[in-house]
Amino acid sequence: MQIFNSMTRKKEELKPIQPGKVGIYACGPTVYNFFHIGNARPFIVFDVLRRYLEHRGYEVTFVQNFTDIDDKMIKRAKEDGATVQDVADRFIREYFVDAQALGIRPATVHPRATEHIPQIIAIIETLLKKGLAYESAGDVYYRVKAFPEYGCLCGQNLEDLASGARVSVDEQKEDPLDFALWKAQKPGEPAWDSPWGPGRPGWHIECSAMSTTYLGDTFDIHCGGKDLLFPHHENEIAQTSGATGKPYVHYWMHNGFINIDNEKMSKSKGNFFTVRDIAKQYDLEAVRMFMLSAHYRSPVNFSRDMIEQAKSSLERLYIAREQLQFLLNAAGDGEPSEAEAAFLMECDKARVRFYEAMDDDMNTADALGALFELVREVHKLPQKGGCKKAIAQGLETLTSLAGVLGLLGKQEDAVSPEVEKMVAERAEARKNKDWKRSDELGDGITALGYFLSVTRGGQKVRKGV
RNA sequence: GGUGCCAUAGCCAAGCGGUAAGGCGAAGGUCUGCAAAACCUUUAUUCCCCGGUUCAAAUCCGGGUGGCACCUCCA
Repeated sequence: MQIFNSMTRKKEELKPIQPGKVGIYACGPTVYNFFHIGNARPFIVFDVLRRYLEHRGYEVTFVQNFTDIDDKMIKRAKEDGATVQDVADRFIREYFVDAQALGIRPATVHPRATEHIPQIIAIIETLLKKGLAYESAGDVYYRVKAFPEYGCLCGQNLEDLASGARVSVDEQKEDPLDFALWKAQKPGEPAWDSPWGPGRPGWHIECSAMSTTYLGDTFDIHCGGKDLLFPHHENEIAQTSGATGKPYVHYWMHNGFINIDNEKMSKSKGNFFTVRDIAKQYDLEAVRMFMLSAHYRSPVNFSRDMIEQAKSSLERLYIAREQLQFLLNAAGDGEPSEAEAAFLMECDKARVRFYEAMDDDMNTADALGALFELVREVHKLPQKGGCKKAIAQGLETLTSLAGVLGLLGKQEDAVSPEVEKMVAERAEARKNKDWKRSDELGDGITALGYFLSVTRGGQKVRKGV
């Protein structure tokens, strides 16, 4: 598999440190609120990365952290009159609610920053010992100038960074570019004991501590949003490599942003959507579909219209699956017909094309194209006298490939007995050419969120996406 | 000022040297009591503009134009 490495800015063949195993660290949310649609993108696309690698036989250790201590956490706790930990516990729970609805699997490990204070302190101590950090009035800062490779990820040298810096000058720091590893406690803030007095960790150091705790000093893939490239990931490299003297990460992956009406989403612009809000109007699987319809590195524009489009195309996938299930139920034993043999070839072609797309830096848009070409083949299948073996194989191809994208997650909906009854009554009415009654029942069924279809195999009902 | 990214049909979006995937929408058709749904067909002689390289360019190079992002503890 080729992966675009932000460090080298090239596609590179993925060569895991240990054959057959891949370690991935993904920057997770700061749990001070419900997460928003922009947060959702990395969660979804890197969930797909993990699913795909597992699908291809890798054993994946996927680590995604929760940042449960920082300024925003403290602010939120004050507003709510709760402790920082209460806020964290609450929004971690809420994270899993939205994540599940988006088809995002729980990570192998979900470490919390506050549960790794000893590891954080250990790294800072090493950095101090090596002269890569200094203490200043209870704070500890990273000495950026002492790490020659600083800027290797973002491709900027120190001078350029300094000239463009909008960092406020802080007399505590030796250099404006230096960043906090440890912050001395301020009144009313939560704090942990440390060799430098009570305080809390800086943001960047958390990820260094958590990633290396679970994945080792050097691991395969680190991912996150493009905006984290600098300074967050740059700082992680400085901290971790600085402390260990080893390379930190082999492949850096960064997803592009989500814009709202071609503008950056931000609270100040008021174009800010939480996933929870969107869930009130849309099935979140459609949101996932939307995210995967473009390449993960390009920016995408979010709008109601885009979700509607994604919803319709998702529907098409479900209909194909349903058609295969319908054919499977009617199929018998025996050997595949000529048409089915051709269909099986198309299944193989779709799978190959799907893999090629995914191997090319996770081109989900192209992979989706392969899936839809398979969908068309499904509908070419004869309606009668199918062969169980062939249909089942087609169904397996469709669901397993869609499953790599985390799509088609919903099981076939059991139609409620109430609706079953209405369908039966409607069939009876139609037999008697009682069109009025038939229409009434039809409208009733539709109103309950079902689609009725009368042409193939008699009456069929299905639940809308 | 520094560093990058992008421009493909009404909309979304692949393709990145060999003659334009796919989805949504729209139009026509099949089916149907009429619809809806479903299925089928059609829907870019052309890829922002101008030059260049090449037998061959949406794809490479140069120059424009128009968008966007990072350099702020925003994914």
